[in-house]
Amino acid sequence: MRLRSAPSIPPDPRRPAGLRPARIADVARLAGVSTATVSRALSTPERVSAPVRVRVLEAVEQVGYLPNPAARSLRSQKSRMVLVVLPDLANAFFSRILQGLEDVLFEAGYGMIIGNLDGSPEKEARFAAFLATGHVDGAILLNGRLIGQTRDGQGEAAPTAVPLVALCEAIPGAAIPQVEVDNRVAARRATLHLAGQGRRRIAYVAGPAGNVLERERFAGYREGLCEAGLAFDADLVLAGDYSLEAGVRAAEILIRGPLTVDAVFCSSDAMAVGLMGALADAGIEVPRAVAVAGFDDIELASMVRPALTTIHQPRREIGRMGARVLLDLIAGRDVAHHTVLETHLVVRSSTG
Amino acid sequence: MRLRSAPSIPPDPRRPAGLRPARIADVARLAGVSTATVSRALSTPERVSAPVRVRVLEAVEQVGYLPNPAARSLRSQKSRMVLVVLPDLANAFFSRILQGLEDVLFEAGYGMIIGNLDGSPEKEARFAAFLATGHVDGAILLNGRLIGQTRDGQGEAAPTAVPLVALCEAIPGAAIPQVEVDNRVAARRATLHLAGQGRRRIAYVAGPAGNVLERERFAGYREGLCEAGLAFDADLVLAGDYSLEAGVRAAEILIRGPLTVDAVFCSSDAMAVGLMGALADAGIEVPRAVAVAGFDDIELASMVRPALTTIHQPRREIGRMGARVLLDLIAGRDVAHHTVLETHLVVRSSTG
DNA sequence: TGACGCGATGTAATCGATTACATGAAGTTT
DNA sequence: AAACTTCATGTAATCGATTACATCGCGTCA
Repeated sequence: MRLRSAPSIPPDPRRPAGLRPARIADVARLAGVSTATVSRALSTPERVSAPVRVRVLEAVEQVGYLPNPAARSLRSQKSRMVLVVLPDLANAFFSRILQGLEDVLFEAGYGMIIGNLDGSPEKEARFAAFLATGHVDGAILLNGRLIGQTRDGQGEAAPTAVPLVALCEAIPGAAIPQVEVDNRVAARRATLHLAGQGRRRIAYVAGPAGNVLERERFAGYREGLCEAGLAFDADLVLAGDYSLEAGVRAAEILIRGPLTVDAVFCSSDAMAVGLMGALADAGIEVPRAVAVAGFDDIELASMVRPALTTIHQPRREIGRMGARVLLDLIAGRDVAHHTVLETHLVVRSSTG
Repeated sequence: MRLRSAPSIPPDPRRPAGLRPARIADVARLAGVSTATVSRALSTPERVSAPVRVRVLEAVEQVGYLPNPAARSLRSQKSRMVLVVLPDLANAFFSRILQGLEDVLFEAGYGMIIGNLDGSPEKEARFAAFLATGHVDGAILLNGRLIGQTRDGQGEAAPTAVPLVALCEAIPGAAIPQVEVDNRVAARRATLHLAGQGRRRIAYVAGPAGNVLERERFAGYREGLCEAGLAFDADLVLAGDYSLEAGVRAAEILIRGPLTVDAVFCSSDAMAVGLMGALADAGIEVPRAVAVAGFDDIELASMVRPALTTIHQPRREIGRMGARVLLDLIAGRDVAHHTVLETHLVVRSSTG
């Protein structure tokens, strides 16, 4: 019989109500309960009685209450924000991954802050600070490196322990969960496909030297050659860095040089598209004279003519999975240290 | 002669220092000053004496102090965060704009939160709440609409007054600053270019009906025809929505139909690329049989073959300018209500 | 010399939520 | 019926910074 004294919360003398966002105290006053009860009614509804719950929710509705994220974050030491670190925002490869991340993060009530490294150490330092200050509850790394590791090279561990997850590219030596595809198997499959089309001199356009992805894809290329009974020829390996321009340069070498090839496996779609464009400009027909295959299946691959045969990476799913792993980590649940998603070969007209 | 009693700040009993991020009190204790002085030394260095300043900065360095953003934000009512609202994160058109925004926002110490609408009212509502709760200090709108306007259709003004800036697409009826290009002039120039190549039956693939950009670009197309002495023929206007698929559909109509055209002006590059791909598949040669021009100059435009003639929008610059306007607004400075950036025609091989 | 102003600094209120602890009522066990 | 739980709720501490206001010492001016 609620003889309980309703808490008397003094009205805010500062500004006329309505000209100022409602605070939790406004809701409490209107509902005739304490701020603690309002907080509980919103975050753990099962902990308050039904009549009080509806009174609170009505009051929330009436004054248009929205919790202040800074106050909530200060007290609870969680920000409901995730940082997504990527090397280059303009790179089309990342956009679908971002979409996948957003799908899951939004659903879970998390916001997404973009950390575009852009090759700048200042940016890296700032984003590292985001991790150290609790600005975000976790981070997704798409850059293949950790960020802002040690303070003074003393090998001292970072003072923060924000959960991190690496996508696409394993980070050597870092004990953080990874979500990626089996690059080696996929590259082998692409190479075998070219060989299966009767191609015998299959060139390879490489990624950046030393890169983890590059190592795997190159190994897959060699395995594919081997399995098809073709000899590996180091002359058929052309340097590259995954960029469109690298594909153009590779094409120039093929056009000029004494090399004869009947197929090119590019370790990224961007390079394949650059290469095909340069070949077309030189009057070399794809796939009649040279078959071309790529890796990634970015949107572009199906838009160019001839459309590009490539390895499909489930980028949106990589993003979704990465977000799920990160949320598990944040919630303290166990996670798989390594998640491998399936790729498949998409055959289009660039390989006849 | 500093006989001034150094404030005695009790040590934190909770956890051994070093296992916990440093707070402002740790710095104050080490430097032998009050927390107020530390705060001033960091935010308004000219307000503290030189010796104290260096002591504080040394202490900051020594304990690795980084201000807690939630606490700062709660007290100062600013978050140093900006929300960027866009309709579709995967759309390549936006990536360079994001880069431009990031360039300037980072420089000014602001972080960027991505609000991907994705056609979902829930997302829109959540992002609107970001504006209302002070989660962000301002927002960039790339979606051509305001978000989360009125609470109950009562016409009551939104309780928030966070600065907003619209990019690319003017928002009808909204009194917020705009940064865009002169779509009409650009479309006229593209149309005149096609006419100048001797093309007489120039089709137009439209954007979404009613869209502001579409109205301007269509008007520019008609002006261009008129100026070139060509009659406008409503049959040559094909429906579209800026998507690649719309370009494919337009191509199908041209291939099947009784229409004869010798040029197509697509009001977006994506449609132009879809159209060119479908024409190529049907054996229709571009530019010999049909010249094609687009609008936007997305990366794709120079990658396809034939490379696409198009209107270059300075997307990164649009982002930069938009961010500058928003920062001015946040700082309470006067801003231009309408900023128009220059476009130019990029002639490539799709128009011969 | 006294009043005043000013610069440097400390004290403590404040931002708005969450949550540990206290309290009182009702139910349950022995 | 005493003792103990449990549930619903209130009170007040707390998160970590910024900042209004107070204070102190010193120089300046009348």
